[in-house]
Order: sequence, then C-alpha cells, then structure tokens
Amino acid sequence: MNSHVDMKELTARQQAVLDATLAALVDEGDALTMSSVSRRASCSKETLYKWFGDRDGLLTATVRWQASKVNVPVVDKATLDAAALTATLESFARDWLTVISSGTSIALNRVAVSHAGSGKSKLGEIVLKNGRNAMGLRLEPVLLAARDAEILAFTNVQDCFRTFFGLVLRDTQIRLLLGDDLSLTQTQISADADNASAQFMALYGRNPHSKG
Amino acid sequence: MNSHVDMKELTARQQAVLDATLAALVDEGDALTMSSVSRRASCSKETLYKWFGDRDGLLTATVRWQASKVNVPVVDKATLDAAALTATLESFARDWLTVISSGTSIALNRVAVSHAGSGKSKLGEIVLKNGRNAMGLRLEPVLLAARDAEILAFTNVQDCFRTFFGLVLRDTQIRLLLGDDLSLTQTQISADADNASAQFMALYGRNPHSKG
DNA sequence: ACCGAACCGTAACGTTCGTTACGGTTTGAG
DNA sequence: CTCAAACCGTAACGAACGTTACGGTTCGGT
Repeated sequence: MNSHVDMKELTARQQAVLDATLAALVDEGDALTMSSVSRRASCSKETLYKWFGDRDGLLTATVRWQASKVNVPVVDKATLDAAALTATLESFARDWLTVISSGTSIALNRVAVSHAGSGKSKLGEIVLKNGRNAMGLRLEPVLLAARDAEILAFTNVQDCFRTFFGLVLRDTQIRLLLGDDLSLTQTQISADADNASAQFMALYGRNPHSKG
Repeated sequence: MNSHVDMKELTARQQAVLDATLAALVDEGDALTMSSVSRRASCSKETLYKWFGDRDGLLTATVRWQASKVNVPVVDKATLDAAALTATLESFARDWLTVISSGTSIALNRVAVSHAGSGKSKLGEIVLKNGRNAMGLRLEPVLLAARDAEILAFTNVQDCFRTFFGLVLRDTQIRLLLGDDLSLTQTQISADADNASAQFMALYGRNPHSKG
C-alpha cells in the first residue's frame, strides 16, 4: 500500500489534506489519529484511506509533500573568490539553521526517528534523503568548484561537507529534537551562520586570515 | 506516579528487570509492551506496576538506570601542554563516538525524541542531561584549564564546547537515529576522533601548526 | 432534470495493549 | 515448621484507535 497517490498528480484538495496532516503532525506528533486528521481536513476517513491506503501511506505522502515544498537554498557559482564563497556559505548556513529550527522540521524529524526505531516505514530514509542528503547535493558542487578555483583545499568532498554540517548545526538539531527550548532568533542564527562559515574557511581555505 | 523506585535503592532483581527493559528497548523501540518486558525479565506485570508505577515510570527508570551505568570519559588535567590536550581530546572524542553509535544509545535517544514530541514524559530532558550536558560538564573544565594555561583561546566556553561537539559528531548522530547504516569500525572512529581534535586545535589553539 | 461517482459524517468492528485481579508458588523470618 | 509477604503466570477488563461500512449529500456530465 505505498503508491496510492502519485507525487506528480496531487489535486488541490489532496494538497490541502496533506497540509492539514502536516499541521496535525506539528501539534500532536506521531500520536495523531486518522480521526484528528479527518477532522482538521474536513474530510472523511474513507477518503483518507481511498487516497493514501493506510496510516503509513498518509504519513509518507505528507513527508514527501513537505519535501517538495522546501526550497533547498540555491547556490550561485557565478563569482568565485574567497569573499563570495564565504557569503554563499553564510547564506546557506542561515537558511539551513532556519529550516532545522522550524516546528515543521522538528516534527517531521521526530516522527521519522521514531519510525526508524520500529522499522515500520521508510520515513527515516525519506527525511534523510530530502534533508541532509539534499543539502550535501546542493553544496558539494560549490565546494568542488571552490577547490578547482584554488580557494579551498580538501581531499574528500563528502568529509568536507560533513565538517561544514558539524560546524553549522553543532548540537542544535539533537537538542531541538529532544525538546530543549533554544528559542533561536534570526539574529542568533545569522551570528552562528557567520561564525560557522568563518571557522570552515579557517580550516579549509587556502588563504586563511591571520589570527588576531 | 514518578518515584515508585528510588534511584539509590535498586535491588539486584530490579536492576535485572531494567536491563531486560533496556534490551527490549533496543530490539523493539518504543513499541515495547509491558508483556514483552515481563516475558524477557521473567517477572509478572504486577511486579512491573508495583515497582515502577506505569509504563512511563518503567521507561524513565530504565533511562536513569542506563545513565547511571555509562561512565562518561574522565579527563585528566595533570599535564597540560598542547600535545597532552590533543591526546585528551582524541580519547574523549573516541569514547563519545563509540557511545553514540552503540545500539543502546540509539534506542534511548529514539524513544526520548519521540516522547519529546508527544510531551508525554521527561525522557528528552533526562537523555539531554545525561548525554550532551554530561559531556559538556566533563569537558568544559578541561577547556578552561587549557585556556588558563594559554594553550587555547576562546571567549565563551560553552560555544567552544558546542564547536567541539559539531566537529566530533557532525552528521553521525542524526543519521544513525534516522536509520542510516554507518557501520562505524573502531578504526574509523579513531581516525574521525583524531581529525576532529586536530581541527579543533587548529581553530582554538594558540600555537597552530603551520599549514602545508 | 437525471445519473453516477466522489465525498462527507458517523457508526460500528476488531485488535492491541495498558492496567488490574487472582490463584498458586517461592522465600525468608521467627 | 508456620506464616505472611512478595512474586510468578495467566486471565480478564476497558479504552484507544486503525480500519471498514453505510446512508445522505454534492457535483459534473448529459
């Protein structure tokens, strides 16, 4: 019961139902019931089952729907000098931190983590693919281009990306998932993003600024 | 119904029951039932309820029990030069990665994350306190001592620790929680720990090695 | 206006599981 | 040995929820 609804053919009504499911997921987490979703979406359970097969199908479709909505930050490779790269990294990190700290992302990651524990669906895989991996796919070409332009120096681009991941997210994601209230302001996020980018450039840049 | 069993007075039999619960948690995740636990522990459900109050009480006691068993890596502040500090960081990072990638840690973090979503218990708080925060409490004195000895340079010790966290764990924990199979060998872990420590020293050390 | 498909709201069914109850057994103190 | 408390194994109860079924309604095509 997986492909009751094809990703490419979602009617407006179905999208509305998935948005309602998303809202339920944020409010109630994995404890959401088919009843609560149908109530929120003003639709019948029969429709939910006809469209999405079963509970897992509904959750899977919801995760996919959200993934299709998230605009992974686009990176421009036009001008490539150290300053432009730093600015790109800062912007990328800022968007990333903003997404990660959103209620939607937290709820989705939580349900995906708990499903990965029971092995009762592929939500973990999907979230991983559209979260971390999508970010890597976007940023790695930039890192490679920067290496070609002799701005960065590294041997393994994936390790390089993983270090950037660590410098940007640090303990933020796990603390949010565990319920810690970080209450990140946009100012905080910007400062953290700039700091992470500077540290990354210090580690991988070929012309590091002299330290004060 | 929280304090049916005091942490400081666990009989051997009770500890055995909690170990069985821990095993059930690793195998079945949050889907474990009181029946499966009683079967594994060869005890009656009545005993589980008498000792731990209810399902949440059992899970909470189990998380606490595991936390009391984990030996957070002890750091020695005896000799303090750059080489000794690096060795300490490497050892610390190695132990940390080993714990994080263990089946027990993954299962515990998963159940804590999903409970944090439903807000139905304080498991997230407990895991946070005994996981991330315990690590910070251990390492921060070392960082401060290293700063006093003019080996490291930083202004905020907590930010400094969070950067170390990011460099060591990177995307490892979230990938494991989402079900990605990293199959970390001890060799891999050692290499990653050494690399993270070197990067940390490069960022915060006062006598960074000249770059090749 | 007529028809059928899709959909809504609600009721009903069956399973799972948390929780409680109970009879039989072990264990340790006196 | 005796007795009471603790514990084991199992059965039973009740609630929650996934899933299905059904009667009434909307709506687009003819």
